[in-house]
Amino acid sequence: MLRILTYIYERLFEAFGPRHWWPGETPFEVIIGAILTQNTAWTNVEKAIKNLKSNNLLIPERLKHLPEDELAELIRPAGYYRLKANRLKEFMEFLFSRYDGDLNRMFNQDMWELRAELLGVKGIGLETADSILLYAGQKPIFVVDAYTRRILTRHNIIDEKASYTQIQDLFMSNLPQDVQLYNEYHALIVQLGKEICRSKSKCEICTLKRLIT
DNA sequence: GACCAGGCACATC
DNA sequence: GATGTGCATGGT
Repeated sequence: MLRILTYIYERLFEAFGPRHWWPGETPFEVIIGAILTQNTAWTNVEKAIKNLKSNNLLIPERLKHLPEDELAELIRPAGYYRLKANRLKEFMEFLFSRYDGDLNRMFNQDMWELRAELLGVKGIGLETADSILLYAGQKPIFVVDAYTRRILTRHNIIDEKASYTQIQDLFMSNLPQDVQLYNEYHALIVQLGKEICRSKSKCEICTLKRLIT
């Protein structure tokens, strides 16, 4: 399994090069983006982030004091805007009540402890929690997403009904626990998914399949 | 106009 | 534990 995971990584890296993820200037911006991009195209999230940034709201203390309905209007382009405004507020509530609004303090927490805490916040599930840990906190945890599952199942590397945790464990127990590697690997998978695996029919002849067969 | 996008919570069986 | 549904905008 190590061999195939390594092989896929190398082929993807050759094909796409370093991705320089996550697209966000600060850890706080990365967290906001992680919540906004849930089941949503990144191009839509960019518009929402831009709105927040132009209002100087990508600062914990500022966002905390913004009314939820005003926040909802600003993030409208990202879709599910009322739901996501609430989720962002839920996170802010957690950040300030648990860590006094200090992201450095939050990320100073043990990775698995923090992961459990994040999963306790309404609106933060497995992928969002792991994205926050890896891309905002530089913690060595592997992020599994729809593309990861789709690509691995279509190429018969995992079973259809493999759980998030099983897939994550597949990567983490077979690869070194390395932040840069996990960062790059997930980003490369998303790139492959975006460019090639949009439809099932296309994926059957997609680049990855040609590369690994 | 249908279909999809870097999920998640909640209801129901 | 598995399966179904609501949430919503913008691009193809």
